[in-house]
Amino acid sequence: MDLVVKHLMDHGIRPSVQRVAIMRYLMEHRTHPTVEDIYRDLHDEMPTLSKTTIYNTLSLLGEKDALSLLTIDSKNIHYDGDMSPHAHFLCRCCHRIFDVALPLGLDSDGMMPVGFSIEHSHVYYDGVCNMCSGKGQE
Amino acid sequence: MDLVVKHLMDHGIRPSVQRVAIMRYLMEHRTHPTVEDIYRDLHDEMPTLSKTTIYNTLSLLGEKDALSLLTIDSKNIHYDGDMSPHAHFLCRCCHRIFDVALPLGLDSDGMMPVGFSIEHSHVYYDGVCNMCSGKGQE
DNA sequence: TCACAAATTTGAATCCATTACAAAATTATA
DNA sequence: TATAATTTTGTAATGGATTCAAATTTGTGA
Repeated sequence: MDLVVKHLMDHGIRPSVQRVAIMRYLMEHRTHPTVEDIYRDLHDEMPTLSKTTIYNTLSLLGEKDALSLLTIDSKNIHYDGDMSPHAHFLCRCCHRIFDVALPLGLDSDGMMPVGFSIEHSHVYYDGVCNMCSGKGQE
Repeated sequence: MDLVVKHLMDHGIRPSVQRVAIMRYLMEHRTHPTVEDIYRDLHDEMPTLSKTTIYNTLSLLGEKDALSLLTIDSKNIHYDGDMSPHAHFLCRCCHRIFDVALPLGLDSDGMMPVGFSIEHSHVYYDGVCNMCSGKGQE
């Protein structure tokens, strides 16, 4: 079975054409897109796709933990289809968001006060990326 | 000299009446307020204070690293006048934001790819707080 | 103290991401 | 095939954030 369809069904989501297209986009593009990005890029292959559907779908996928919301950028919500543990870096020059390794020792169960239960955790950095600093490879 | 005035001047910000009032509010209220919160609460003592001034001031304070922007909540930007290192926890029930200890081992300089420089880092959790879970003290 | 320049504040208008909503289309069920 | 349930769609509305120019306040020098 298609990996994207399986991913949706594993999270209790009925795999409509639109939902599969949006989830596939997220899984194949590791760019942490916004709603606008998704709409623009999917418009060619699905001219009738509406923004409301994208909002609805991303909201549903988020509730079911099939994707993760990145609030790293105060201007727009970004979405990430990769649920494996990793941190994010936002470049203040080019505004791209990069995946970076999680710092070690982040298992912080012991640090939380009694009665607090963590459902999701996010580690965000901002600064300047290797391309904007001119110090990166290439 | 007043601590708030000193804080502003230490960050190269001229301490106008409005700026001092807003910075003082942030330093005295550890509630991570939004623009709306600040406006509502300062309105009594400063009826002429405009929202634009609050936006301008928070933007200036942010640029000068005199406060920190919390993007933990996708609905609104929250502001924090406490620049000491700590993490944040957003309760999905009551939507309050709590200060929590930073996990150990978060010094992640070694983890970043060559050419990436970190200017700010944030650790965000969400889940259920002690009051909403009914398992807290009191 | 006064006049002028610079900085700051203000409110109205605007922008734009997100949400609400109800009709239309699609899919599931009997 | 008929009916119900689900999903999609476009339009309208919402509301946080920004723009902008006028008004006010503050700083500077004579």
